[in-house]
Amino acid sequence: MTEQASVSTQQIVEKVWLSIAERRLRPGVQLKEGQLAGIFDVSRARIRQALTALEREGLVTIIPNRGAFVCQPSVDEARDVFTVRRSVEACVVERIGNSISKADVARLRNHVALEQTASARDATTDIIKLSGGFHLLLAEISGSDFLFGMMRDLISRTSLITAVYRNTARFNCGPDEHAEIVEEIASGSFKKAAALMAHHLDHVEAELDLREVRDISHDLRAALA
Amino acid sequence: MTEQASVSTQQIVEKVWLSIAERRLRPGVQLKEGQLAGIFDVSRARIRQALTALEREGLVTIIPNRGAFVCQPSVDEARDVFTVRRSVEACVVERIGNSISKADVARLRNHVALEQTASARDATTDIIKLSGGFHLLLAEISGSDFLFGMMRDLISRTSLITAVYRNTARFNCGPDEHAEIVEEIASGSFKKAAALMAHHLDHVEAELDLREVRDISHDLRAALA
DNA sequence: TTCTACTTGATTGTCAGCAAAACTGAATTC
DNA sequence: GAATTCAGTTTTGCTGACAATCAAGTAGAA
Repeated sequence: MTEQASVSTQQIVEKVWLSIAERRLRPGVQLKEGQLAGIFDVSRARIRQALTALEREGLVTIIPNRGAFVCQPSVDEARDVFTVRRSVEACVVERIGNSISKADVARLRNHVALEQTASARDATTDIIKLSGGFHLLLAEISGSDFLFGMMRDLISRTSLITAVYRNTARFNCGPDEHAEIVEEIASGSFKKAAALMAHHLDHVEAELDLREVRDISHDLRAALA
Repeated sequence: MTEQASVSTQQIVEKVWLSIAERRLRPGVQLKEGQLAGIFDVSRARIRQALTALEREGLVTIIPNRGAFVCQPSVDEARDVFTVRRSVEACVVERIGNSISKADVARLRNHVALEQTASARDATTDIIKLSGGFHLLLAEISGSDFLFGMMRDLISRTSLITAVYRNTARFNCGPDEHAEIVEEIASGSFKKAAALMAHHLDHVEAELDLREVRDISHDLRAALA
């Protein structure tokens, strides 16, 4: 009972992802295996797994014999991510139109409610998790493992892009637009839901700032604490 | 000199990928780590790396504590892959329109030539590699690492889908349609190139037998119920 | 026979230690 | 003064061994 199981790979991935999304880990910072192993108190092998997972999601670049570094997405790549996201999310909404249950609508409404409370409380960490989670929930409801995995990657990448390029203090993936989308889905207007989704993504992209990347924080331990 | 370097992870990935694409490894087959380690004469750690890479590309499913199995994509997922591919490839062609050099056109023409000779010789292995390689080359020329990685995944998934669902004997991602696309790009007609690409992908998808249910066991179970 | 519990064989998951590669900084040379 | 060489240190990459887990096959009782 006092013996606690060690941290899972997924937990490490989420923790690092959150640190990146909250800008505590800046692009270019090296994520040293030994250091992370010490912080999470696990073996380097598990850290290595987590780092490869983060590489898959586009958050980290692994250079052979050099190490893992937080990615520094270019402006062009940021645009590409949004372009592809618009397509994939449209596909998701379309697939949802084929088969959606009352329970699914309830889950969506519940999720949006969570987002609204988090937004009201200015709980930054929750806001970041939940706003990505909304899009991921849509992908899950679509029933396609492929689209789900796709969205998972795209959301991670978007989180990084937002962390790097947003200039407004507040997060812009607001719960209000999510709520509108859910209501259109609930009423069966999937075409309109898709249009709202496209507009929502446009809105998020439009609020990005395209200035140069700022300096780098080397305080890995403090960022993850 | 007699000392030969061990097989790289990438080589293992490619070898397994090819075996799946050539239908020598059927969906559902378990890829045991020890077995593969013996075949390639490397440690299990490297096999594990290769398997996680194959999982990322959608060719393999890893079930914790169970092992890695060749994926069995559903008809719906196959359709999703093609839908997303059409969007991403359109994005690629558009990005190519921004910056393409004479050297790039030469590379494309050269690649198509290789495809044509392979096709004439009925060199199945080369045909599979090269037909995917054409689309990958386009992504590379687009200059976007993100689109390149995206296409890499989508091509792998398409290879698996083709291996499972194609009914014609010959491979349908023919060099002729590739040649037409290259010529449109060479002449600067990127809109037309994008249209040809869309048509090309429609053509590839149309030659798949996406009606039939390939899950034998599922059919058997349903029949006996 | 049929169901359950157990044993066994095989496979995956994890770890600590070693080898190889890359960075750092000072001394050396032009 | 600038570039280069060369140990010393740090970090990554890899291997083999051990522990945990699962599937299948076996024996025993109802």
